Amino acid sequence: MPGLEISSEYGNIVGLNPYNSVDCVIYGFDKTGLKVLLIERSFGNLDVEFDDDLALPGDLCGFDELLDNAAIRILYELTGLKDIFLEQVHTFSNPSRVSKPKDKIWLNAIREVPEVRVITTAYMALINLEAYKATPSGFAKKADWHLIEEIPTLAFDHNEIVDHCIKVLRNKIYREPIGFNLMPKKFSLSMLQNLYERILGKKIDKRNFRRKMIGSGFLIQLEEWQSNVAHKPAQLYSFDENKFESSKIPFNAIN
Amino acid sequence: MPGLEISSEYGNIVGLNPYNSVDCVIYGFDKTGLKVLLIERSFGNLDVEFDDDLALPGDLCGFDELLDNAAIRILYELTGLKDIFLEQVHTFSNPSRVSKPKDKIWLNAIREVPEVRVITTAYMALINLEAYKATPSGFAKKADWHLIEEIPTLAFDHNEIVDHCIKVLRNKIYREPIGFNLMPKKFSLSMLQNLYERILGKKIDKRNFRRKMIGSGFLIQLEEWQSNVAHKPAQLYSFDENKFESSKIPFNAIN
DNA sequence: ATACATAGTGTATTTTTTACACTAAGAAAA
DNA sequence: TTTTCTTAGTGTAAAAAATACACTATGTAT
Repeated sequence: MPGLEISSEYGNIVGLNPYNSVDCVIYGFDKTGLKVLLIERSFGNLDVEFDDDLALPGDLCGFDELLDNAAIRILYELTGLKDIFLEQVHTFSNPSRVSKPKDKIWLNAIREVPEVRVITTAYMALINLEAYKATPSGFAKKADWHLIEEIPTLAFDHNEIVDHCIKVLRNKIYREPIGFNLMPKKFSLSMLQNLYERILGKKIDKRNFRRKMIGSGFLIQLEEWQSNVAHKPAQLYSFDENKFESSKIPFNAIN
Repeated sequence: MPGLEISSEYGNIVGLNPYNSVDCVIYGFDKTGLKVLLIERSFGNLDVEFDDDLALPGDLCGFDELLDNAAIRILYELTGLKDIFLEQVHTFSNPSRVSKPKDKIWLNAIREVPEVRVITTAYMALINLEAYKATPSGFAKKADWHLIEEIPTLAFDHNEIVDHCIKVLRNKIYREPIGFNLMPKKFSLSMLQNLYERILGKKIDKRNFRRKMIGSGFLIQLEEWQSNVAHKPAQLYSFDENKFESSKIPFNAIN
């Protein structure tokens, strides 16, 4: 395999490491809820098709490729998404990651060394659905968003990976203002509150939420309002990136 | 490499994966401070010796070995430590992880495929120094504790790994009562406070700290006191494991 | 007997969190 | 054009948590 050169916008990869992969858990948010980006795999030259064959975008990394870069490259190759901040979450190495017949067929169709145990490192990102468009390419036939409450059985151990990442997301949102990555440039406080409620899976008091968010200092109140909504239009806010960075420290510390 | 069988108390490993390793960052605490366990490497049959050649305990994982198990096995093989809760922290994949001449010599002496980029997954544990004794074995000539403030240049990217783990430790101690893993079975509140101050690198108010810790509910006040100390003996406490588990949730949440 | 070192204790003030219900503004329907 | 519907937006009082702060207690060593 070393010798095989793969070109992409993200550099040339000389040879794929058959033992290491990355998988990307991309969260997006719109009015219907919190979603994850899933691809449908093509089974190469095989004349096989499966219904509901969904997986996280992911693939082998290069022999000398930084995993962080592999995640960026592979996400781009499979979904066209780029300029996204991907954060490493966890590395999964269960030898029985490949147990479903579908997965074995797929690996045989697409991998040069299909039978080895692959260690995969999961990356996570939060993006604003309005600002990005996912278009399938590579071995991805489709690339679509799925509500986190309605994720079907996925390839390999991808359900486990998604579950783990959701836990990490829930934990993070208590401590860091990460929600803003999922918002459009301009948003109302109700949209933001809705996001928090979706991620945490519980109701939040409106007045307390607003006081806390405005008090946090990383919101900029715009002189703009919603229009053409069948109710009182909400004032729009945007997000102060400078204050964001400095607020990534824990909010509530001993002394 | 597949075919080579490695036996250990922690199972038989059939063949080592030359692309993946684990490294263990083991924290211990005693009255002199917060320490990390480091080994000194033996250079196999080579007649080479280096001064101050220190590294984290770590090695290649098996082809079909769960990384979690590899960490447990390798820590045991190199230091004799066992029954320690190791937690995965991060995976490091920098292609220039191996840049120092010493490291290249060592890899050539000990590895079958010394030249490939190795992806390493770091594990972290907190232990009570009094309860464990580290004894070097395998390619470890020595296994000693080093104050985190005095860690010299280590092998590979191990300084980066230690730095990252310390950040994770600092963050965790704000949110979880992890400090107890580092304490002996019976401890005084001053010892615990000293630990917190060492990890966080700052002074904490004594009365507030005590109120908070006792109020947390996971301390058991013993009817025992220190003896033979040249000052008023401190009352001893132990740690309520049951309450510990349930308190692993964030302390300070929205609603 | 005294010096020394660390243990152990309480309170007032400020800040943060929580619980809670009505009015405002626009679009849509009648 | 009035009414209805839907979501936006607002304040306060009470409780809980965080903070700042200084002296007495009890043992060993001299």
